[in-house]
Amino acid sequence: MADNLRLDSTDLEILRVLQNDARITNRELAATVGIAASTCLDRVNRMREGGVILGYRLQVSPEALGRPIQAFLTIRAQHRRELLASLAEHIRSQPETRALYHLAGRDDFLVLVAAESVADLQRLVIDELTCRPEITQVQTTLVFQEWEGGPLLPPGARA
Amino acid sequence: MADNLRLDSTDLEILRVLQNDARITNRELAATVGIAASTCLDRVNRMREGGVILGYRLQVSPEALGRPIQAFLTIRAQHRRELLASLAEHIRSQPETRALYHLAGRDDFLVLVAAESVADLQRLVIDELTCRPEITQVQTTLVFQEWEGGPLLPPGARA
DNA sequence: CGTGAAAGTCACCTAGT
DNA sequence: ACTAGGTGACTTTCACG
Repeated sequence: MADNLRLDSTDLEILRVLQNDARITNRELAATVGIAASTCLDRVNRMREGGVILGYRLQVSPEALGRPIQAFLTIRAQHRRELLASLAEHIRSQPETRALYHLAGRDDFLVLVAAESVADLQRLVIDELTCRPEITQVQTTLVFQEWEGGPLLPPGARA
Repeated sequence: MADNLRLDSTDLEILRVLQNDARITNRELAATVGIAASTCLDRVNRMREGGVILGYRLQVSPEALGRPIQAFLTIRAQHRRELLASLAEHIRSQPETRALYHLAGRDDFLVLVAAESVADLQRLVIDELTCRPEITQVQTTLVFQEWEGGPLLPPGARA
């Protein structure tokens, strides 16, 4: 799945374009990077099978969906493996959860959540998290603003 | 752009399917949710124009791209607006940056970065961040594991 | 690795029920 | 909302440099 595929500059250009707009047609993509459509399709499929391209995701607006409050929750818990696994599963199953990270450091988990309201955030923290015995601390930090990074490319990528 | 569009259960089903695979054809999508293709296209376009659907993004593997080290950087800085804006721009322009968040709390920024190596991470922190005068503190936390949340849906969504 | 052609599919528009 | 027809663009395969 995660082969180390060799990527030339054309592959990188494809990745760059697709990360900006994944719904571009293969023809347009091929024209943009300067190769034939069939060749372009080959390259995309190879990167897909090679694990470089994981999938195509819809980007939705949390605000437009009625979840205007975003926050990071830092969670400290007991370090027994089976507790951590089931805790992670519980966090991921919450509808507010957008992403979950297991961290090295004082805090064990970092969760990005999108909540309907401050009250919903409070309920999430108190009723779903701090009530669990394996959790020793939860800290909530509101997100003022969120930016996505540019296209992710290999180190040393030029063109 | 961010109208409050009314979404019925069919719209939610569309969002759910598209968040799993945004490259599905409109015909397949329509068949999956049980409506006609033309209607389905209408609904998707309406959600796109209504700001619910922001775009279609390629999901790439940082490891497969040669960036196996992921970390969160928490940054404290001086709070003058123009300093924060230019600092945010500088952080976003780094090739390691995957996402940037402006926070309410002791820390001003949280950055998710994907680095080539620990040395690269060190260079990023020291040469690009702590050297800047407006930054007062940077804390680095390694990411052991990352999970994406399920599809993001409106509060109270059932089917 | 690249191309061009050909077949099948799809998006998209229009109009009618 | 669905159906149906029609056009042009698209994906995908294949034989071939």
